[in-house]
Amino acid sequence: MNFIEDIKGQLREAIDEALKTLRNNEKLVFSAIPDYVIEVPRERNHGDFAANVAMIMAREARMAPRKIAELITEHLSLKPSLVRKVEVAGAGFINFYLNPDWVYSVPPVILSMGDDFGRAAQKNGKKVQVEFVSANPTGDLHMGNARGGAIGDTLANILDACGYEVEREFYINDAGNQIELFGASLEARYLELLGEPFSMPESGYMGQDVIDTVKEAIDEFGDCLLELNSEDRRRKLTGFALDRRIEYIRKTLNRFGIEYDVWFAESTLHESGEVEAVIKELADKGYIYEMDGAKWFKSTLFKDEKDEVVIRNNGVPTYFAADIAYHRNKFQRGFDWVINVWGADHHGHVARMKGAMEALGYDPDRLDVVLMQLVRLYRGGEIVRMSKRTGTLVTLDELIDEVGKDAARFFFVMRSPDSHLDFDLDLAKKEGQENPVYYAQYAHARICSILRQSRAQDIEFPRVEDTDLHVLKEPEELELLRKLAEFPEEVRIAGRTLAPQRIPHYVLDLAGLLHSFYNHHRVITDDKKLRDARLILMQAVKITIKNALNMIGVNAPERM
RNA sequence: GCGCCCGUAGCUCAGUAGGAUAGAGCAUCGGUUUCCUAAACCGAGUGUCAGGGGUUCGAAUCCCUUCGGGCGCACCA
Repeated sequence: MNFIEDIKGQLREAIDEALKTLRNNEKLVFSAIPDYVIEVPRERNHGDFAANVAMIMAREARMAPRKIAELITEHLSLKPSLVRKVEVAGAGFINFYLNPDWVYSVPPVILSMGDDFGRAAQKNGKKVQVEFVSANPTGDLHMGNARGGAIGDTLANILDACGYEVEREFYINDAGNQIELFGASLEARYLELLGEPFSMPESGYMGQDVIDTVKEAIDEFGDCLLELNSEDRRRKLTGFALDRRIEYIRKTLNRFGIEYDVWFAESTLHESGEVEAVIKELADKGYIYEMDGAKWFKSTLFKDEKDEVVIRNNGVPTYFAADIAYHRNKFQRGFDWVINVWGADHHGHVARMKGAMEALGYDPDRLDVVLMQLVRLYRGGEIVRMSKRTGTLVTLDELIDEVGKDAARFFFVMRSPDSHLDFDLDLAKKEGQENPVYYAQYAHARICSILRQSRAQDIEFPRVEDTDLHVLKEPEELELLRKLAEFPEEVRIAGRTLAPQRIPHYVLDLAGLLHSFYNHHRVITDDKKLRDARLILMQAVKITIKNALNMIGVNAPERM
């Protein structure tokens, strides 16, 4: 149930009907009904909804916008139970003033939907895949991965609520140069720890984590890998280390509230021959040429800045080649929509990835890449430099230990992905009013407290159908009711625009209205009619806050 | 040099397919508790939406340009 969408639909239908009538009567000349907007005006005294259709039509109809608006208004047929008043205002807006009673239909719907409030009434039959984090298994999870995790998982929740069939996927980069280098580094450490002669590869993995992993490998294998040739030894060590790392990544992301449906290994694309096959297909279609012994994809045909190598002159395919095969594989699995969450440092990759899909015959608009800007950590007012070399890198595990999952997820999702994020560790830990996470959670805990209190006083929770909600007439109550009605529409917009930050913003708004209500009015009073109506209102707010918080992966505590 | 993203109140940021008088939180100052949790509420001030030009009935939003910040421009991923 989407109240706002429902009302907009009815208004649009009435306007479209009026326009058709006017055209038939030859009072208005136009070829097609334009793409106009029905929106909730910022100013309350501009009505509940406003349409800009008259201004948009003015040119073609060769008539003053206000005149058109008046003609439309005269020919509108709307149920008086829905619309109280229609006005022409400003430059030609049509303002709709709703019968205020409509808000009383909101709480019963919320109470009956419960956890499903905010979700689309039915599945839309479309499959969407969200791929996110996909961190290199050779290192720790850092703040970029953390933000990607929060954004990706929240987007998946939002799209699920919008009626999509959603799959979450992690792409494991377990092939290519970096894995070769990883294997060589592991081998060097293995030999070193066992007192054998070794040589560390140039720009190899020098971190303590590699040494720790090798120690575990020694516990597992002892020194018997010494008997193998180098290639087999590296393969053994790499396989062991990747298993460990992927398990670590899985566990950490679990702590962060994330569970994947699919873990997809890059190596399978090489083994299955898909990489080879997709390059051949591109070559057959004429999108591949050879230069300097390498094979190039003509990505400049698709608005890329330069062509891109897919097969090196040593015959080894590049990461890009594997990625083309990977994305083709996604579409072959039947996804209608494929979403990647990438760090902004990969933005140069977007055009050629979409180009490759287009070259293969897929509509590139079915691939969306959400680029997120970098995270800056602050502690004590100072930037925490993120450097592997100096060891000041903060891992996702440490972040969860320090500020908790709820605060971390809320902070990461609160900002638009394409905005730089300043993450204040001190603020995220504060149990005070400056911390927005607590503000929202506290609203939920407060309502739970009221409901507990009412039970303690043996007040029976009212039946919705026996309760007259029309006694809710205070401004704070009406504001709450209106805000509650917006939630499903907010989720829908967040999904359509891939804007997860809308949900934290919404829940903060709603929490603010709840706190304001709480400080002005009492729920538990001797006036049974009013008390019952307010109990139902509280229940509706509680459900909505919980659903919104859960959508971003944040708990809604019963007490604080 | 070329390309992408960003620039909105002292700070951190919203701003929904271009709409009406640009919003919120924090910080600052003042007030609220015999009452369901004061982790709350109420009140007060702040803007050349980086600058300039253009399109439009209308621009923070679209186009051009200048400045400032970030990131890309590998036979790395």
